[in-house]
Amino acid sequence: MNKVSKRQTTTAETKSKLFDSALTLFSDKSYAATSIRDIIQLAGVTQPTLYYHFSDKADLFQKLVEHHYGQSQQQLIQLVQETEGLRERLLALLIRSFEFCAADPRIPKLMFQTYYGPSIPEVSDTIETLTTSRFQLVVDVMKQGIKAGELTDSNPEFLALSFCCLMDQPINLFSRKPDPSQYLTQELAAAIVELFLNGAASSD
Amino acid sequence: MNKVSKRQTTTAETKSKLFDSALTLFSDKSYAATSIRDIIQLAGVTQPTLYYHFSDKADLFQKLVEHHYGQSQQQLIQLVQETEGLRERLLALLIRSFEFCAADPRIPKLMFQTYYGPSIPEVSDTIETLTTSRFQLVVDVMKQGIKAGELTDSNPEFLALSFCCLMDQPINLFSRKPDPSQYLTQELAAAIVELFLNGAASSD
DNA sequence: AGATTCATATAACGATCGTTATATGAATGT
DNA sequence: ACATTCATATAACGATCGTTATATGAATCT
Repeated sequence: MNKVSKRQTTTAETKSKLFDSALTLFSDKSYAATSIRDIIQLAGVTQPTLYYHFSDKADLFQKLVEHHYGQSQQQLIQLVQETEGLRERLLALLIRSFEFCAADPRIPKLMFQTYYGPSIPEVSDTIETLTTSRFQLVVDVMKQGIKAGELTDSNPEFLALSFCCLMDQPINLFSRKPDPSQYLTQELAAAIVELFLNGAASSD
Repeated sequence: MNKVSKRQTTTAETKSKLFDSALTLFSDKSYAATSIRDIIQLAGVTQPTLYYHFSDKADLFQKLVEHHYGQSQQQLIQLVQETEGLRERLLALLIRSFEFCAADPRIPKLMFQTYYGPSIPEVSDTIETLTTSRFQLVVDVMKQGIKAGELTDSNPEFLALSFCCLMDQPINLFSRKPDPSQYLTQELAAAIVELFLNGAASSD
């Protein structure tokens, strides 16, 4: 005997289809360039159905963002807790982020569209919070690296910014290509960590 | 005796005001979220005036992009030619790029809005060409650095990508703040070059 | 079995979008 | 002085936007 009724099941599927269509379109065309009609057409429903599940376009967007960001954010925090050593942590962060992208490139694409695109007043607070939270995670990793003597005693915010650049830009670049996992390999992750820690200059 | 008539002068001013308004709005709200009416209102003209000078919205956008990108691109190429040594070249590229941003943050903002935003079919070729050209400039610098023994003999595309990340992201981040020149200092440029060349790890 | 609620659809609203047919007045050429 | 061209404005077009009043049929409850 199923706990959920037939109605609840199909309803959840409708909502899921709307989320999926919105993710596809928002990540490809941005929030502003995607219309409600684009979304409902791809989901195979009508406009009042969307407005039954979400109060308006901004609400759909916000719930979409919170859904996907919350998940990956929590996993990254846990990943750092489970890992020891600066190099290991940075590598783990990179590989896990690459895996996220390979699993569904639409999510980083949405993230970048949202972050670089025009601010959407209704959700800019949510975005700000999530962005800051992830950055702070990397800052904390750097602070611990400095304390452990694994890093030069410089500005941890600068180090975090630098590492985030080296992590995010390749994800952003390759998430736009047909098969991101082809580029976002463990080898690339290792090369980025190596560059971040030891630089590109010849050692002699 | 002026070469240009009174009519030509005011006409040029009108066109310039349209460019300026478009730059302000496109860089802030993106192409999709900016309406023709926003632009003409800020410029203080009417819609047919815009359509007299530009064939349509995409044409205005393309001419705006070509105008600003062409300028800065050419200057960067010249800068590399005038400079010798890898470290000096990288530092010069960074400082000049920071100066561009400080002079008018709307231009990098437009660049990032355009690059990360939804593709605009009418101008995506133009963007692609300009982006590739600048990346290739950095790749060439890296190749010469490898040949001169200043860099480890690794993938020049990887090195160029890494350096572009470290150059572009701070510009992008700080061009959104009230006073970019406050952050985009020569000290930051030097710190980025140092990190790129020698890494963040402690030297012992 | 009948009443009710829930999830979806039909069809339309007013607002705004990009665009343009037409008019007007100033600068220019003769 | 007058005709013409050039740069701008008035006003409107059809299309699309986000949103919603209303209807309908299926699932649930009594």
